[in-house]
Amino acid sequence: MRHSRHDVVTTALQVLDRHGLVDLTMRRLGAELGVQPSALYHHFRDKQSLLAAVADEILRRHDDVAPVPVVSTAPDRPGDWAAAVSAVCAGLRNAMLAYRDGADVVATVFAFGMGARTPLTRLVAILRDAGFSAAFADTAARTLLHFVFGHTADEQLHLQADAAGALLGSTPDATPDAAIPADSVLADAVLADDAGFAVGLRLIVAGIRAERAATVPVRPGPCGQSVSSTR
Amino acid sequence: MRHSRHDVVTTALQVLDRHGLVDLTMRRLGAELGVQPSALYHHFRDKQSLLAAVADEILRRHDDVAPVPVVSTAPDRPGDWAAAVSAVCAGLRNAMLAYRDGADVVATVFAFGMGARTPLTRLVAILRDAGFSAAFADTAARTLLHFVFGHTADEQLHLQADAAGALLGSTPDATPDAAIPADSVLADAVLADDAGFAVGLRLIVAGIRAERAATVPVRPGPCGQSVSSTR
DNA sequence: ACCTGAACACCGTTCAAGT
DNA sequence: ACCTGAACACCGTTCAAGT
Repeated sequence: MRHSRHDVVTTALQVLDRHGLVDLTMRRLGAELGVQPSALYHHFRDKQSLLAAVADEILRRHDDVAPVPVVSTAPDRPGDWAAAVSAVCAGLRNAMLAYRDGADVVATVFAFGMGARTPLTRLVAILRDAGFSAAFADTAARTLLHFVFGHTADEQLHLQADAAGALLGSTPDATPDAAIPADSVLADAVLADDAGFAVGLRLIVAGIRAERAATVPVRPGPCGQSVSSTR
Repeated sequence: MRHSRHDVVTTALQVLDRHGLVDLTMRRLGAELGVQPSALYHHFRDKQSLLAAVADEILRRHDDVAPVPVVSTAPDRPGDWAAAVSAVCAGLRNAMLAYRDGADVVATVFAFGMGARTPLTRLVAILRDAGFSAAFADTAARTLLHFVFGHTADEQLHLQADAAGALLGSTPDATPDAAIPADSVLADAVLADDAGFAVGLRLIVAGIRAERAATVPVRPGPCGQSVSSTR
């Protein structure tokens, strides 16, 4: 049977989600498609290009099912940039959490500049619309992305470790040296770290807000209340 | 000739710095030592353990030549936590920048929890001493590390890309599609992004400070001046 | 304690040739 | 347009055996 480029991406996504990034191999993917590994090079120049397409598909699928709310940062509502930024970051995290090793794939592709750039452009646009300088918007956006990528990759690493530990069960020698969570705690540990993500994200957003307060006073109320009026 | 464990790490560091992480291979390292690849497994359980030792050596060497200033965050000087945090982060970045792909190596080893943990423990200690809760100190420290790792890895990626581009010279077909920096700009582009790092770091530090202002008022002066009194 | 030699089970990629 | 078959140049790791 013959396959289209999109077939390959779909199957790659399945292999990724079921077996992880280390098992997403050209040979394995070919076998899954019933095709020689060399056939994949008809659709993609190399493995990196394949992974770029996979990363873009991960983001596209999430945007289909849960499109980023168009928190209009129109000039008449300048205060919503924080909500818009948070929405983009949370959406990116959710998109990556939806597939095993998703953060690894998306972050790598992004770092090499081969795709997965919509989150960056969205963040930069929001911050520029909010009145930040182009240079600052760029560093702030990248700072946010470093956090989202790093945090989510950490989460998925621990999810995977916990899952492996759960499979090993209570074999005494499998985990000899360190503090092993008791079975009761383990069920909770398998969950992603939503709280940690929320705290870290709000921390960076607060830092961006402080930058504005430090350089562009924007006519603050008495005692600059706008700084801590998040809730 | 026979080699010690430390010899192996030293040679690994040379290979890393001269040829990059992708060329730091057990077979290559063995060849460089005049030894069969299998001999390395006498010193290290697997490649990951070798890389962990390399990461620790990268941090240790930098601590030898430029030890982190003991910005005493003693209870009598509670305001210096920001300086101490910045010093640790800048030191970590400098340590990683000193070796090709250093950020990649250290960040990976850290993520897998196999070493390179002194920056984390130092940051957590500073923040706890400054009066932050244990939970917040932990997320704040990890947020800082995600930034430092992400930013520095980006820097080294671009340094490498620029170096490769410089080697290619002005061959017209080598870089067909995108905006190529002119030769005059290229000299600057080869430099690391000190400014971007400083901005991003101060942004996060400001966010941590804002958290303190929001939850623990610490008797601020009129209009909470302490918030913007960094300089 | 440190190393060899040989093997095992893999990789990504290229390329002429087929349909 | 899509794929095969075979090859090239590699990987990490294990293990009996040597000194």
